[in-house]
Amino acid sequence: MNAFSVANQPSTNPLRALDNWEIAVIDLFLNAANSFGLPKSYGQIYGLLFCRDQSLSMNEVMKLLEISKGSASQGLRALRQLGAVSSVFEPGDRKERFVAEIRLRKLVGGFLREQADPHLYRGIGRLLQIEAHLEDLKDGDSRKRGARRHEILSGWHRQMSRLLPWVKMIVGKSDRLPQKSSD
Amino acid sequence: MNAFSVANQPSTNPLRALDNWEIAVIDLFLNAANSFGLPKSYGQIYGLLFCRDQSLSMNEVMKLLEISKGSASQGLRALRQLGAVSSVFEPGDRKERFVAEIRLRKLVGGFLREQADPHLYRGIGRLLQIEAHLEDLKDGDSRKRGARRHEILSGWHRQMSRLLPWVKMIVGKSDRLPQKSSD
DNA sequence: CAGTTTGTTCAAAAAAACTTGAACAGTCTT
DNA sequence: AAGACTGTTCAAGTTTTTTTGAACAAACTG
Repeated sequence: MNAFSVANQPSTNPLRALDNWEIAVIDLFLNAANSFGLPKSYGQIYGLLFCRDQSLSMNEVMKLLEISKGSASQGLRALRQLGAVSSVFEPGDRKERFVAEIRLRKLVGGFLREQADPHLYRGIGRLLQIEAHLEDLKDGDSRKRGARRHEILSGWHRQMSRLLPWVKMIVGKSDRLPQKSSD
Repeated sequence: MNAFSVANQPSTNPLRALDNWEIAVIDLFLNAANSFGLPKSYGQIYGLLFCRDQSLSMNEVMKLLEISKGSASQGLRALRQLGAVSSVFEPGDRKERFVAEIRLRKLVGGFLREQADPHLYRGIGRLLQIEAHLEDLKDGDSRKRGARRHEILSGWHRQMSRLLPWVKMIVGKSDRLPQKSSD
C-alpha cells in the first residue's frame, strides 16, 4: 500500500504537514498570482513546489494544499505551459512529478510569452479594425480625430513591443544567487 | 435648461451617439483594463475620454457608455488616482470635467506607482515574516531549505526593484507622436 | 429657504472567476 | 480481464468582483 510506504520515510516525507515558513511562502505566491491575474490556486501550487527540493506528484500537491483534483490538474498544466514548473518522471514510476522553475528570467520570460505577447499580437488586429472603421467614414472631424487616435495607439503598440525584450534582458542579468548552481 | 443648450451645438455635441471607431477603441481599452486587473468599466471610461478632444462631465460619460452613476463616479476617481485622467473645471461651471492622459509614460508611471510599488513594499514585510518563521525553527533540513528560499526571494525582490525604473525610462523615450505637442 | 445640480457611498443584485468532484479514458498489474 | 492508479474534463456550486441605484451630502440658484 502506498500511503504507508511514504508515511514511513523518516523526515523527508513529502506529506508531513507544511512548515510555517512554507505556509508563508505559499501565501506570498498566492497573492502574487492574484496580482498577475492568475488564479490563487496556481500561486499556491507554484509556491509549494518552490519550497521543495524534491519533486512532488499531483497527488501530493492536492493533499498538502487541500485542493481538489481538478484544481491541481489544471493548475499544474497551466504552470507548465507558463514554464513555471516542469515535470520529471522517476524511472519505473508511472506518475508525473513536478518541480518549480526558480530562474526569474525563465519565469518572467514565460509570463511575457504567454500573456503579454498574445495581447500585443491581438492589438495589431484591433488597430486594423479601427482603421477599417475610419475608412468607412466620410471625411470630417470624427474621421480626423480617429486617425489621430489610431496613430497614438500605433505608437503605444510600437513602444510596448520594444519594451518587452528589454524587460527579459534586464531581469536576466545576475539571475541566480551565488550558491548551488543551475542553468 | 441644460440638455438643450448642449443638444443645440452643431456637430461637436458630446452626446451624439458614439462612432464605430470610438466603440472599437473603447472596447480595446475595456479588454486592456481587464488584463491589467482593472474593472472593465474603468477601461471603457478611459477609452471614451481617450477618443475625445473635448472634456466630458461625469454625466456625459454615464450616458454615452450607459453605465450607472456609481460606476462612473468610482471609475473616474480611480482613473484620476492612477493619473490616467485629470479633471478640469470650466470657469463658471460647477461640475467637474475629465480628460484622458495620453502620454504613455505617465500612464505606465501611474500604473507602476499604484500597483507595482505597493506590492514590492509589502514584499519586504513578507520576507521579514518568513525570516521570523525560520528563526522560530530548530536547526535542520527545513530551516536550511527555508533560508535558501528566502535568499532566492530576496534576490527576486531586488531584481524587480531594479527593473521598474528602467521600465519607466524605456517607455519614456520617444513618447508623443510627431504632432500637436504637449508636456 | 425650497429646489436643483453635482457627486459620493454602500447594500444588494448581477456577473465573472474559480473550485469542486463525479464521470471518464488510458495504463499498468495481477 | 478485473481492479488499481493517474490524470483530464466539464457542469454545477462557491466565492469574489463588479455594477447598480437609492439614499445622502454639499454647493449653488432664484
